Amino acid sequence: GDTIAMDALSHEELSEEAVQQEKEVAVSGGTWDAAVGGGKKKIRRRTGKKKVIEVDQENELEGGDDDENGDIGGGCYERQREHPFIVTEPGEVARGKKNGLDYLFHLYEQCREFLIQVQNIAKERGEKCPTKVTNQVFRYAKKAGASYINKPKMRHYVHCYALHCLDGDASNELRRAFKERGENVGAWRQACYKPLVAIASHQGWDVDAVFNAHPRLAIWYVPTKLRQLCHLERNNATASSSVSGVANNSATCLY
Amino acid sequence: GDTIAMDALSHEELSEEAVQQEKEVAVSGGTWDAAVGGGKKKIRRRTGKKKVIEVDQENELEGGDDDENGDIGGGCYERQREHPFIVTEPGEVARGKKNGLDYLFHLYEQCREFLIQVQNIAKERGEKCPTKVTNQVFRYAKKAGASYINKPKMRHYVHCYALHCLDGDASNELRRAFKERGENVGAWRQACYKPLVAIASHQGWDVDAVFNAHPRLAIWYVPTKLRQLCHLERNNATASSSVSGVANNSATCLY
DNA sequence: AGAAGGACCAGTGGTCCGTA
DNA sequence: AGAAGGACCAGTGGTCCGTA
Repeated sequence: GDTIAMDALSHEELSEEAVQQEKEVAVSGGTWDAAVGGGKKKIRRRTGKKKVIEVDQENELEGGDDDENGDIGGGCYERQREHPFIVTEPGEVARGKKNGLDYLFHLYEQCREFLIQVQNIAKERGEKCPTKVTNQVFRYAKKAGASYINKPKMRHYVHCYALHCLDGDASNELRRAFKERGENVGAWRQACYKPLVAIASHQGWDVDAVFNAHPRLAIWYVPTKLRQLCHLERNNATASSSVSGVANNSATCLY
Repeated sequence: GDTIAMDALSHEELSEEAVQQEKEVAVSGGTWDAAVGGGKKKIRRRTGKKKVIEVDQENELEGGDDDENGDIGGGCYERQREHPFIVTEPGEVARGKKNGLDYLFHLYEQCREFLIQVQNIAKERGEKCPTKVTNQVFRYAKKAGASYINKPKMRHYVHCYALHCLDGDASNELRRAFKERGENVGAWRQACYKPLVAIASHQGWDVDAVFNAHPRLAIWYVPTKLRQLCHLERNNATASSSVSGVANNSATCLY
């Protein structure tokens, strides 16, 4: 059997807010034999200001009978959204109702751990074994209590995580620069494309190869927009080098 | 641009019937620039006994506007099915309204060529590039005129092709034995599982690794049943070796 | 009966857009 | 305004079962 390392609590080091008021998920009795069904997990959930709820819940990590995902335990709280991200420097803890970028990147590491769990279960059972973070993995993460992980969010920032993996220094510099300039997360996110396209250009414009060469990145699908930017920039580079020596920046508008 | 090598005519060497009366597909002007749309292809189609039809058709290989796939050219013939396979020895041409196993395996090679075409187009356009024979490839094959290729058929016999790739000698012997015994295709197909499970057992029971190690096989999804048989046989082997030295054949019934 | 393949279906990758 | 994520949708892998 495998032990599920539920590290949702590591929020602590990454976001002040996260641990003060938000979805702190602890799983007691975290061992769980993949080959057997059943078992129990206990979810402690603190929402809103002070409410602390304890619920016993059937272990549903293996999928199957799933009832509505409304209030757990019959209480009545609005489902809280995650606090929005702000641009933070490396090591900086976000203050107020915000999450920092170290926390964002930590979510990608968590997904990787959930994928590894799903892979181990699949191997154990002789089933198809995913190589990427799929819907199945997001579903597993949710059932494991990591309700703060969801597909749209993770897909939205994949290329930011890619830069973090492939060129930590460049990623850190970009964060400092955008924080200093007081830019919002959206602007920082946009800015992450350009250095990635430059990296791809040095690898024959093959973004897939760039992703696959890095073990932590290989499990993520290449985002459509990054793929398109690399394609456009490649054509651009080919055209400008074959026509004249003058720089051709017509694709720059896309960033 | 790439040249589509349309080798549907190579039926000739593989099946007497196939070339006498059946879907002989010739593409004139087979060059086609992947980067551009449009263009024309000409399909010459001989169906039934003697009818020969010529039709001009918009090139639809790139997908897009697809009208109904009924009669081409407005004629009225029942859509002929492929002749059923019979167990043939290596090199043997099937007689009568039958297709032989060399022809079956040839279809897998054709699918590989269609996949390569699809991959080249995707790379050219900077789109996601399939590594396996996907729905997209089957659609492409159909539009290229290879209407005798379809997904259910190809998936049905994948493991037979796998044996052919991985152990040609064993595959050939099996064909000779089953032909001699007068067995039908279904029986031969069933018999192909066992030697494959034996091969997997020598590779740590990892069928996926076995498929991926062979370049022509790696493009095919591992069939569910083969995966299950390997899993069962692995558990079986583990159980019998850990309990006693006596052979445990309780999974044999699955073959 | 044995076999070929149209067509269906549950669950996927992808992301929009109603929400806060 | 900027951002998080429920929920939708087109096209997938998988194969059943009405057909010949």
